[in-house]
Amino acid sequence: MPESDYPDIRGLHLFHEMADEHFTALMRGAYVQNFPPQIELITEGEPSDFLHVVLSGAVELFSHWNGRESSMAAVRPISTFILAATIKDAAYLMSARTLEKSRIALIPSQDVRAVFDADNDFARAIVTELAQCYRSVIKAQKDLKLRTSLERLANYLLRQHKNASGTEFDLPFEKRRLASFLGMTPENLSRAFKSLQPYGVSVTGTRIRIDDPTNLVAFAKPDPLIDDFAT
Amino acid sequence: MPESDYPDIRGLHLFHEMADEHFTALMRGAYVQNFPPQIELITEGEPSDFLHVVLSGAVELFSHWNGRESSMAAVRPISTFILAATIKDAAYLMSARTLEKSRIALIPSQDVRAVFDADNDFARAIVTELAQCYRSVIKAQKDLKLRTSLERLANYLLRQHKNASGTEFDLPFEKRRLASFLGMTPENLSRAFKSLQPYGVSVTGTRIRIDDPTNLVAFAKPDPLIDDFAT
DNA sequence: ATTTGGGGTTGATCCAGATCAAAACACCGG
DNA sequence: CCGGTGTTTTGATCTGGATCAACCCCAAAT
Repeated sequence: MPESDYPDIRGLHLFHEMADEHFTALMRGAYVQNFPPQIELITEGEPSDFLHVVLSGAVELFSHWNGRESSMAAVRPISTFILAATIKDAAYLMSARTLEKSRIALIPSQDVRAVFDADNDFARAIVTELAQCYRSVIKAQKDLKLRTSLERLANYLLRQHKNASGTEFDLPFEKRRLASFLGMTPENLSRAFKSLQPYGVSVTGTRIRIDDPTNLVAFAKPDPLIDDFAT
Repeated sequence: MPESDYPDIRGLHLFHEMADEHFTALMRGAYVQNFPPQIELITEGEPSDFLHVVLSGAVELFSHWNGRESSMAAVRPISTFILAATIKDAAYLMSARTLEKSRIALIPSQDVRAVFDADNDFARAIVTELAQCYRSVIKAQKDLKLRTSLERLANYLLRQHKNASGTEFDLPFEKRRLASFLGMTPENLSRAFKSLQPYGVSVTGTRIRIDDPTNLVAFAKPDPLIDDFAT
């Protein structure tokens, strides 16, 4: 792995506090690869050989059951995925594929576990990271169980809108994936966008404009305990 | 807190490996209380003052949004809940209430965080625990997104059946809660039980009998990546 | 320029599951 | 034993969202 990639990874909370020697030990065993879009990086059920770090591009986590498929989450730079499987030395619960051309660092799980045993700061960072992940999934589950698909879309748009800080923004991926991510069909998503027009949402291709957020907020009723990523 | 309760808590993976002095420090600050059924122990949105340990009885975790309520999980002895909020020093994402008369240990979150900083074995145990919790929620989410309510019920019954190791078992709580837990209405749950009769499921009050598991398995298609608690 | 294929939209229909209403039942406390 | 309260069940109806099918659009390939 080229040393030029070290700083990006070192910059992650997860790797920021650990001892230098441990970090370089991890990096020595790791390697970086460029993947084209639509490549399946890992498959659910397989043993977790590597901790993955998305350096650029984007990765989708998804799952299968009985012939059905569902998008679970999207991972954007710079962050890791399947940390829990790596730590527990257990099988992946989700598959992952690149959404775009992506640069990804692969750190052998064995090494991660070894350093986890040796480096207390790293162990602590993992706690923080896992707690964050856990709470994110709980929020996603509340979103799913307490809201209709229209409400989920409205809140999703508000979350994106907040990050974008402007009146317009682009959807970060195809609508069909967004649909699966939100737990609905593409057809239904299309209709849902139309249903949000009266609340000032206009859609042109992948570009979204929210004229009057207060109007949409009144409908969506966003809740920090579901929609705030930070808390 | 009476010393007679120490062993139960010490027996948990979470507290098993930590130094004696740290354990007793935690216990000194903790206290144990008996609660009647239907008491709201914590409310979502509040700061996490205590790590809770269910010593006996049962606790339901649930959430609200926009006037709706949903059961998220049930906690049975001996285990902890809201560990993530305690560690992150963040607000609870879920509320908790006793389902039955319950004996619960309350450990000040501040103490937990202090010991977390001081005791590396404790920090490691927390990692394992959080990874476990994270993976459980992911499984629950797959269950929700990939299965119909009937399939969720069928798989739930098979999971309970497995634990019970007999042809019959009792539902661990009221049907209305089970319904909410499975993401359906009580009426629908009642009908769902009937729909499973052809697969050898009979219900008498809270008692469930599964005549021929293979029959039900063929319908439910349980998957270790969703239904195995251990993995 | 034409074909080809994949996303996206639209309309028609269908179905799972919610809602509403009422009856049956269980579990109390007096 | 009786009324009272809450849960479960049943039936009727409604609706959110899925499915099916056709069509549009655009981009890449020939």
